[in-house]
Amino acid sequence: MPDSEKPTLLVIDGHSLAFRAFYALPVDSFQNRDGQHTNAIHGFLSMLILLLQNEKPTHLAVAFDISRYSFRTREYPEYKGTRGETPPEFVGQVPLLQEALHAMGVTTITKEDYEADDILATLASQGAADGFKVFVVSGDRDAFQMIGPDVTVLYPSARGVSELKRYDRDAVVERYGIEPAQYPDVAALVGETSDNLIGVDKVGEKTAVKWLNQYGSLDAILEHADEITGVVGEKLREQKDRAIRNRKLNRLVTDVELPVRPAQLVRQPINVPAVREVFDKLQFKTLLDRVLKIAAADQGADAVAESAPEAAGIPVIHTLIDEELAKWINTQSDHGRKALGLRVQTLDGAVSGFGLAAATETVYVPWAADRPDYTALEAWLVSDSPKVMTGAKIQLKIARDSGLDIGGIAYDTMLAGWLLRPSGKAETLESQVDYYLGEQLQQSDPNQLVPETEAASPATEAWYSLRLGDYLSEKLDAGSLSVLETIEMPLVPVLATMERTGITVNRGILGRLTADLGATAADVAEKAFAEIGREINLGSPKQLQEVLFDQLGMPKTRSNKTGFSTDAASLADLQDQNPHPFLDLLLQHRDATKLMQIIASIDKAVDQGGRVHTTYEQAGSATGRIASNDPNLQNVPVKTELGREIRSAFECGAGFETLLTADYSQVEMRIMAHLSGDDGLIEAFNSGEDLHRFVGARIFHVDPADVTPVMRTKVKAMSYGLAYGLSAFGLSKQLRIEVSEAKALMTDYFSRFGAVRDYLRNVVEQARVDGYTTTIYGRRRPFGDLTSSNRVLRDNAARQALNSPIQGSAADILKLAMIRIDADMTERGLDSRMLLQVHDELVFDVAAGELEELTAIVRDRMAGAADLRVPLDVQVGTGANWDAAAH
DNA sequence: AGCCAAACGTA
DNA sequence: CGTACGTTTGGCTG
Repeated sequence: MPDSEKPTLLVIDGHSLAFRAFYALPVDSFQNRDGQHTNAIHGFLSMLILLLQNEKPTHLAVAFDISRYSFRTREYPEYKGTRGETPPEFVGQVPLLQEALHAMGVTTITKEDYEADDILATLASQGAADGFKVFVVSGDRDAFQMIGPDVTVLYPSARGVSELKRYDRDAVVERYGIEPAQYPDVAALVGETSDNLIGVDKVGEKTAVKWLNQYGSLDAILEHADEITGVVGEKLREQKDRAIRNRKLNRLVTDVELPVRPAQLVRQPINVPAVREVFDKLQFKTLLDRVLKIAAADQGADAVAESAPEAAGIPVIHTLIDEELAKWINTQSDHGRKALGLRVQTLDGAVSGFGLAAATETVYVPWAADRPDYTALEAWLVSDSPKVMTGAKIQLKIARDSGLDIGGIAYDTMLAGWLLRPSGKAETLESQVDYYLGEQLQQSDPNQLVPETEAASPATEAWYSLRLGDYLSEKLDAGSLSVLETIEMPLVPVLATMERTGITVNRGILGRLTADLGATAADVAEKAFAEIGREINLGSPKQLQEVLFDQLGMPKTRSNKTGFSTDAASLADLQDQNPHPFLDLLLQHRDATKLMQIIASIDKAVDQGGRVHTTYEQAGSATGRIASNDPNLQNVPVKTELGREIRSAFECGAGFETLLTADYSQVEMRIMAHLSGDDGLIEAFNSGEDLHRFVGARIFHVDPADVTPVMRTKVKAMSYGLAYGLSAFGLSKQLRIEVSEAKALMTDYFSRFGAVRDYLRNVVEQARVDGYTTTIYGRRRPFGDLTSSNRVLRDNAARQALNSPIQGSAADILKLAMIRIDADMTERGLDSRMLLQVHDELVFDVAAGELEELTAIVRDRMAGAADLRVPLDVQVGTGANWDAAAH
């Protein structure tokens, strides 16, 4: 029978793969509402779903170990003895996994006294004999001994369980230089640490393989042990018992008595209601969708086998130029009305080609500058004709670097995916294809000089973007979709322009600062060493702990994972309780080195034109904020005098008149006033009185004029803390006052501004019901832990839920302002440019003669970005550098 | 080389 | 026992 007609048997080592998945996926990211960890289950099922789709097995089973003990541990009690306690987070995942497998109609097999690998070996051997094509999935290399003409082993890569490497006979020969049947001989000689099997000293894989190729088998090697010279030979003769023992233990049993034969393992139908129930309990929404898709496909295959539509395979890629390409674009985009997928291919930071995709056809267009063949393509690119991309900003930047602009970027699946799941790292095209579509996008592996698999064409990538766009649009609720269309998409080209523009940095100033700070740091360090009588690394918390708590016998501070904290707050506490000159010197040293660090990170990013270009991570935060990196220009110091000197190195560009900064004052408090509808707070913002003075007057029952600086400080700390879910304890700590006083302060605040308390309570309550929070514009952030049985998790989630609508709405508002300012500037043909965004602040290069007009635009657009129950106050300042432009 | 934890800069 | 980020360093692990 030809292979293609043989039934396919897939057998999996349940424990070993679940364990691999456990270590491959972050345990904290996978917890259901009961606090049960689910990462191993998720990883395993995700792998299984891929296998079902890719290998299409007709027969299937998962084998589990029944306990840590087997006939092997009876013979050799130390076997697998190095394995420590099972991690507590893994406990409980296996029974749940088995439950999920049963719902999916998957047979599980266990056998007293044997390991799962023995069951696999038995099934593989029987399967091959019974005319199956067999795939064995195992995380144990001993499985290689099963490999034969009809048996292939799928072995997880270091990266995780979703990537399985196929080991057939040729792959083993290529990787190890021996036949699969010889593999256990190698393992016996070398030993296996994870099984606590010690090999022959001095014998590694290279030596073992060499011997096997010379003598053929372990037995033959031992027979000829006398011929082997040198230290290795001696060791072999001395320790041959180890090898013999190891070989005995790693020989898999191929005749375990099992209750089933391979033919009985035919795949059972997926029990959809049971799957829904289990997956709901596990909170696996996306995996559920993928399983349901398989269930539907299975059913469809049975019901309409003869008329089944062709599987949604990757379309053939056309390579078109000139008129043909123009015609294709016109037809497929319906004369620019219909969205096409687009992917910019790059090579060494320049455009090297484009992938274009419609639903069933794709095109690849190689591109080189100064080739006039592609006018139709370039016209389409720059036009408003809608395009669906994944990670559009970086592609847009590179296109612009190559002299091409891209218009009509209508949909970015990376941003859509982020709006759907705003936590965690930003998604890539590859991860989205895997996660949402359950397929694998071939990527070139930069670590391999000769890639095993060829990377997908930009045309195929564009096609995936298009498909992802369809998929995600259906998944997104109306609010998120509106945020995508009205905020995030229009912002893409604005951010791209800002990044490409950069900001001028005066390296001379940075150099002088670093020199000064370096001298200070060295001086302070020397004095600090004199105080403690020895030299340590002041940057090492570990060594500091020794000095502070052992050598100097200071009282213990707040504890952390490595012992006791040495952070600035703890050191300040110590200085109070146990004054010592070393503490102050240490803090000064920290200050100086931290500033040097920040300067260095900025300085090394200055380009040849004297400008620094940050990269904005648009899909980087859980709340909707933009993050800045490489270098981070959103944490440039400002609070101390020395810090502001760093800011003064950021200057207005050559040929520009001045820098302009514009920031919102107290946006988050204003948003809280708006969202809570608190009359008192609204009045505070409408009165024109200083906010904290106004609030202080209400709380302390005095005239605004009689609010003392101390009172104002307390009020200010509390007001800001409220939006973060601050507790009385936290407030007392920050203000260094009694908890009782902090509590009283909060009680007084809420008695005057009760609607704020009601609002904050309500946000969390609503989030508990809905499972997510919402900003003014409809941006969502999901929360799972609000109902966790773990108090720490639950309280953390509550504070995040409380803060998210406030921080997120503020982010939305500034983003809208940026879009409108940019549009106004373009419309009026201004040469001034937007340079930086720092959460509630924007920085501009002002072109000659444009100050007045730009100021008006910025004020108008920022203040008018949202229509709240309180006005938005915008502060504007100008100056030759960022520090001078502050107000 | 790659990862984590600690520390600390900003809004 | 206050939210949201990014970067650097030390120290451990493979």
